[in-house]
Amino acid sequence: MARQKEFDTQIVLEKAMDVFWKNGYEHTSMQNLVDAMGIHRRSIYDTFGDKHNLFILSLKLYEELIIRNIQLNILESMSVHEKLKNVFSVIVSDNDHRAGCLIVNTAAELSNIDPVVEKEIQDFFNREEHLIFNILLTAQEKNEIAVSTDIEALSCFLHNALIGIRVLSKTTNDNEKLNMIIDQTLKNIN
Amino acid sequence: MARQKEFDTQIVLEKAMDVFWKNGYEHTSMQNLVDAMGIHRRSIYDTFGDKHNLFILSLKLYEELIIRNIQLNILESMSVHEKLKNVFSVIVSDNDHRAGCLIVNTAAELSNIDPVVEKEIQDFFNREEHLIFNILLTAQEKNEIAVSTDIEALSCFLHNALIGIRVLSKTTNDNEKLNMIIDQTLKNIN
DNA sequence: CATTTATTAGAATGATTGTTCTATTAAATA
DNA sequence: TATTTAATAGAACAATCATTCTAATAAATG
Repeated sequence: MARQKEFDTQIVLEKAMDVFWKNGYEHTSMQNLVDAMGIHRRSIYDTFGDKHNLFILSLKLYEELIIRNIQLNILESMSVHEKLKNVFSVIVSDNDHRAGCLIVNTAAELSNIDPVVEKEIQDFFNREEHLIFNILLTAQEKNEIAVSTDIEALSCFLHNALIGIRVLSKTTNDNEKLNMIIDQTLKNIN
Repeated sequence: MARQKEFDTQIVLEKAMDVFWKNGYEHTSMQNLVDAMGIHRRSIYDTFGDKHNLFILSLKLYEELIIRNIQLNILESMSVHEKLKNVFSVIVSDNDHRAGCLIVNTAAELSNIDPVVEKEIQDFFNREEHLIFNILLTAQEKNEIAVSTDIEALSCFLHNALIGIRVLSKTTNDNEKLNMIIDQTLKNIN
């Protein structure tokens, strides 16, 4: 039998994800990735394929982390307002490094020139919007929100604000301002 | 005396701007720029400096075009709602090529790794937000908006939505959806 | 020990990067 | 015509890019 894998694929991938997150796709070189991941160049190609594939895997990992993080912060017992507030908070929470959000960064950098990225982003945005829609639907069923409310329009609207916040979190660390925006946005829930 | 400049600096710069707009900074090569601008490599360096400087000039040109475009679409005779609707429309209007907005693209790609870009983006976002603020202020003076309304919070909120729309316009060409978001956003003006 | 495979070391690949070079041509004025 | 500068042609630069190569080493099981 053969030797076993020594490095943890997931951990090494997370390190690649961090580099792409901070620097973007084009501004990240394989040398940057070799340095950050701490394994040999050859091992990267053997395990993850080429740079583009490694990026897609990093993006998918980031997406799952975001979704999981959101779901962990939403409890059935919470009010709609509380739930949505937490959704926004998850996004704003790690605003120290000013790297914004890998997904939105990628949408802006590559979605019009890379078909694989484009589909990945579109799928994720749909998922995220549905997640918000379901929160609103549950609230409507609980009579927290009027039945007359157009919750589809509302979920598009909320999701758009969520994307805007992710851009602003790259250009400012004025969290007070971000929270002001979030509060004004959530006033639309009634 | 010497020979006069033969190419129009502004027109050539606009061509560079288009390339950066479509492809982003890092994904644009000097060769791409040479091809698109139609002048010699040497002439580019003599006239605009290096790639980074050419990019900053392109970004500034784009910013001025946006501001001018917005101001052209706002008349004193219009209602607040009409004015703001037009501000959003200017952004969504050229959504055919799916290149989004050069400013927001740049914010997402470079604002955390390029100090010159960072300042340029921050300044522009402030300008744009003030532009919205002034529209609200005028409306408040005309009693279109209640004096009690926090128009500073409102302008931050509106600007955030405007940024979100610019990202979404890269990932979808569903203009009906974008308009739905705009309508929901503008319901906050009252 | 022999075999198999994981991993590494580190060079080499060929293409492309941004930038600068020499040399040439072209238009303007004195 | 002589001079000055704009612009071009096209090569050359050194650096870096993503990727692949040969070898060597290390750990696992038969």
